[in-house]
Amino acid sequence: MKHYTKHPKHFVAVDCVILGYDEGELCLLLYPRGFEPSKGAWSLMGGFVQDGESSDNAAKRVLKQTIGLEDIFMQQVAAFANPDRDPEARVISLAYYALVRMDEHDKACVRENGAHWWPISELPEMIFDHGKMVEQALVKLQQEAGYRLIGKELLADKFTLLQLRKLYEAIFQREFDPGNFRKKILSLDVLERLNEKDLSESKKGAFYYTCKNEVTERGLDRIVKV
Amino acid sequence: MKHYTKHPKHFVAVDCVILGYDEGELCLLLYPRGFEPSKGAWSLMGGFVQDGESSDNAAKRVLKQTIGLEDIFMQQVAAFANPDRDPEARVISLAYYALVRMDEHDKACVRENGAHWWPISELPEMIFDHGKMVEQALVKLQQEAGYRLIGKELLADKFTLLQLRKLYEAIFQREFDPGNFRKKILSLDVLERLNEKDLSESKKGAFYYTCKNEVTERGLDRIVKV
DNA sequence: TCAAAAGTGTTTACTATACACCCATGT
DNA sequence: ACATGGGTGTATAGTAAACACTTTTGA
Repeated sequence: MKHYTKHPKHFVAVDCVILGYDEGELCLLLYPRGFEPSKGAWSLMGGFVQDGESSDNAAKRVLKQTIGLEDIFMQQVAAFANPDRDPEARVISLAYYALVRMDEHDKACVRENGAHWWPISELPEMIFDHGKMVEQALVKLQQEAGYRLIGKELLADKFTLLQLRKLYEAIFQREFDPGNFRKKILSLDVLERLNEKDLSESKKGAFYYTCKNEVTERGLDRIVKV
Repeated sequence: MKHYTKHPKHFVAVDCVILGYDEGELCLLLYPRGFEPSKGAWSLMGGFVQDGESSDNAAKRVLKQTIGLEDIFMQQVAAFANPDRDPEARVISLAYYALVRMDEHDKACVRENGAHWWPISELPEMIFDHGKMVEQALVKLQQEAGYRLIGKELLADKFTLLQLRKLYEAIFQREFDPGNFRKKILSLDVLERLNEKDLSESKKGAFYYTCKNEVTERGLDRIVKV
């Protein structure tokens, strides 16, 4: 310890960019900050890293507390460590993003915090550097979705190719040709077709698919060209 | 301050993956740790984030101290925050990678620390999780080099296309077809040909090129297919 | 019968890759 | 003369993108 003690210690927080998907649009969960500074302003869900707790676990804990879900897809975005990013005290924050199914989360839990789902296209002003965190999280999500099929993280267990395509269109903010998208996705051989159709979107009915529950295949092929 | 004080504070460090290029191979600068724990074991250059100092600046400071260079290309890799990653005390570390020209750095400065350049293909065991930091830094470097021309960061101000190709071969650990590589790079229109030839590598002599000093163009085109 | 999505097939354009080939020149 | 890297051109293959067309069925 003797070699470390001359150095200062800092508060270390995690801030979670919690993303869901609903009605063709990505949504972000924000809540009105409950204490000063910036009390009442829109903020990411966050919490402080405790002793003996990894930042990954701190992020999981925050997620559990705010939406009541565990075993969620989650990834580190970056560290934000400007000394004056929080006007009240120096807090170094590690940003994470999480993908949750909006229908599965604990709504009571969310309501309790006064939290609100915002469509990604019309986000409000956020406190501190939370806006930047969201920006960088969305870039990371695109990178992830470009190399690995993001499906079961944001959709239901079974989904149609239309639903998957709309999700990708929301993530990449552009349209994909229905035929080409179908061929590309199916060529990856990571989906399994069920003997069940969704009749809500078309008269003909579209087959449901599920993700093959093999190892979450990585780097199999590019999905979206950059 | 009243809302924060109930939370613990932590040591926050930066660890720098300092990469250079020499004789067709990427090299990593390591030094024998000067204090316990793990005194004498090979370690990345690191330092603690001070009060009022951003982590970016802490990383710059470490770089200045260890190789005597400023204004170096540098990027955050990730936060490493397992509570027991450092057996002596809890230290949350932010990993950065830096690209330096090996001929330009202050050799006295480096020697003073007992530091040593290791070719990337034969790295020694490192302390703690430094090996993982290096791994992730190399992935980040590949991503960066795949979208943006990495040249002046690791080579001299002027370089031949052979030198640039060898650099890319070192970064991606695979060979590139000389003709195709040349065409691809020149099509990016980010290099300027000088009226000067390097005669050391071939009888015919190869033109030197420099990076056009426009805005460091981003996302112009993929350089390396993934 | 029409609209709307499902699903399949075809055509075109582009680009990565492989590789042939001439050039210049020191040894 | 020949070996070596410099530099250019071309042929092939694979893939992204555009789009035509057929299927199904409720309204």
